[in-house]
Amino acid sequence: MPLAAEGAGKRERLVMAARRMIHEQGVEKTTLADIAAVAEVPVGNVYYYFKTKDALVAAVLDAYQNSYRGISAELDRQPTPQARLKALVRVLTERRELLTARGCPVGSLSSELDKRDDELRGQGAIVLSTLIDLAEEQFRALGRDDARELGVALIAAYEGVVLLASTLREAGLISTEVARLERWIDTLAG
Amino acid sequence: MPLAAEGAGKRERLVMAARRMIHEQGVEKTTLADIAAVAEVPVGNVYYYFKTKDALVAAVLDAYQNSYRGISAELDRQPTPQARLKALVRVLTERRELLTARGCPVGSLSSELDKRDDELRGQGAIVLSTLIDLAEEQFRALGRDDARELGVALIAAYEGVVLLASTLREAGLISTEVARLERWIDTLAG
Amino acid sequence: MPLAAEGAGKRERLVMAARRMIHEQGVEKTTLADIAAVAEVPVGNVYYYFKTKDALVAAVLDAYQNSYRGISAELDRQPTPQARLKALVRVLTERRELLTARGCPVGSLSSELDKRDDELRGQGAIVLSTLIDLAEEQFRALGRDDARELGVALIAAYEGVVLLASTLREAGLISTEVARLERWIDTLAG
Amino acid sequence: MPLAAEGAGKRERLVMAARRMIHEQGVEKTTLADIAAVAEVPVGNVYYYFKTKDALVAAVLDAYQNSYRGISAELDRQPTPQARLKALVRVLTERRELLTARGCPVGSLSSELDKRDDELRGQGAIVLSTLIDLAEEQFRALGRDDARELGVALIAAYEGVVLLASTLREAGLISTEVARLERWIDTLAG
DNA sequence: CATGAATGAGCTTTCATTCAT
DNA sequence: AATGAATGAAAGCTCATTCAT
Repeated sequence: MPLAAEGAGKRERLVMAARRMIHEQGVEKTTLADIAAVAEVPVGNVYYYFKTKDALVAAVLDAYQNSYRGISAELDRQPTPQARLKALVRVLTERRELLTARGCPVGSLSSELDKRDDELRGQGAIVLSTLIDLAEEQFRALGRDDARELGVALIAAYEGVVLLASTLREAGLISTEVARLERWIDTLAG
Repeated sequence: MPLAAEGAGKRERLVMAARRMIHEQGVEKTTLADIAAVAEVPVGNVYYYFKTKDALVAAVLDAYQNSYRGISAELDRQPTPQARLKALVRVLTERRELLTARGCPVGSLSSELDKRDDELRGQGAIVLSTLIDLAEEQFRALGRDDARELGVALIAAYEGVVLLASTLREAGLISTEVARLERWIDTLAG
Repeated sequence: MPLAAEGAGKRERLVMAARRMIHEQGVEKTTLADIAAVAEVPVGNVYYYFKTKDALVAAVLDAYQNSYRGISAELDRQPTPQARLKALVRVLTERRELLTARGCPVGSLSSELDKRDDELRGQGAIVLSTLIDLAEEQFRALGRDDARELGVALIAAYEGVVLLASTLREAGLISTEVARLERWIDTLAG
Repeated sequence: MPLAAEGAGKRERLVMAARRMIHEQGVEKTTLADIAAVAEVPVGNVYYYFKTKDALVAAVLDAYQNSYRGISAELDRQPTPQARLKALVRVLTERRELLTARGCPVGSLSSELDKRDDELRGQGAIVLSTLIDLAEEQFRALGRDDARELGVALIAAYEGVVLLASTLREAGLISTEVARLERWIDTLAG
């Protein structure tokens, strides 16, 4: 019986469960009981791993950041900056059904946290910055002086269209916008 | 003491208060007591005007739609489609401090409602659709076959950059993106 | 415009509406708003006719008593005491569907009022006593010394079987018991 | 300090408290705060044991059914069906003061539940049926073909006279009716 | 007499957090 | 480390009653 491993497993399970439930229901509507149930961890035990609900939310943000670092590694296998940008944008299309159903996990979470007045306020930044940086790098590699601006524009287009698709319940909006973005990327000097 | 006006005034005050508090705190974190306090109406009295909290939220959505209809009228005073699009985009810059502080009122509200499973789910659509239609019309007036696609792209860019600006707390993101969008509009055939 | 008549009409309508709603939902679950709506009287206006909700309930009890006095008059058209008792019992079978659906209006109201600690406590007595007296008279006319006891027994059997029929949702219980009671009445000396 | 016993004890205490308060005040007038106070349990804690107030009411019904099963066992110690019927009827006289004060706990509860439109509607049946069955068995043991009818009649007489006694505040009605029923039982073939 | 509006006390229910073991 | 149970503050909502006109 790997004790420590079991503990780590529980912690991980809790973060995954929180990630899923918060994506589906939002932070406020998701109770610790919900999360504990999904993670199959007794409610009282959650507090051994996380001092407060907020700490668990913070852990979810960390988890997202790690995910995006993983994406970064994948992108590096692409030969050109354009290919990397298009690959970045294309991961969208793959998940478009989920995104249309419940919005962007990071975007909607950030949006919710932006309304708060506590330490969590604006903590979505640690994740979204990573994404923007990722795009910015590629634009810079393309020799653009406005790389940061374009990085912001790309991620903004992503977050914006997912919000629209989710609200209008039209997954097609995502496909169309992704195609548009890919064409735009192709027009960039390289 | 205007009789009817007082009643109508209260209803209006409640909607305005709800609008403000929901923008600042989100639907879930905003209590009826919060709203009632801001509107200077006794809590119990809220229910004379709105059967449930949800009904009040729905009224807020209606209020936004009416606001946007007002914008539509303003835009009509612009001479060309391009001018109208740029005017649309420019209202953003004016409010950028507020948007950076608390996000787009409609966007964040829609984002929150998208997580729900009740009648309010997706009700942000009635407002966002109005906005998209507004943009689409102008693109169509410019003779674009992809008017709808461009309308979606424009509003998505707007919602997206406000989300980023709000999360990163950088009002500058909005100014930069708006400038970029204006330049883009200028490049369109007219 | 018969002013007084209109007023009387409203009062009557309120009592009828209260009677119906209280039979259907019980005193506690029936709101003044419910009653006012059925009676088509503005809520605020109810208080012109009845000082409190309890006063309206008291008026309902009075109405029931008057109804039962009406029944008394009808019974007098029967030739013999037995015929009168059987007629009394037979009015049950006629309304058995309603009774099975919502219980005896007087019985269930009395039952509810018996739980109270205010002036309404036990006020069902004014109605139920009338009923018992009605039966008792007939038994006395039959020369029974135990007329009161039999009167109580008859009304108890009535109230009891309606309660059972209503709870078990078996209208048949009423028919069967009524037949049994009629046979019993026939066996009495006369 | 018995661990499991303490939890079970609380649940039981809550049911007993609910039983008592509901008998005294009715379901609608009895608040969870009332029940919690009597059971000496914090209000919030009630929801650890019962998901809703209705669930607690359902538990009270179950408790009554178990009580009546206990009575059934006691009756079995009587030698003849008549003796069992009379024993059944006699438990009434013993509690007549309480019954006169607040009505039959099961009867008045059933009466109140019959007015509802939810899952609790008619749930008094599970208890009253048990009682009827108990009587029916004895009548059948006496060789009566109309055992069911007589069982219903006996329980109806019981419920009815308790209602009358409670409303008229005459405990004597119960004694008299019980005596009458005992005499009637004696006349039955056996 | 009539009435829409107002009021506030009170109810059920939820939930993050804590605690005893 | 683990956990069922406990806690209490706060939420949304209802409603008899009152009031201004």
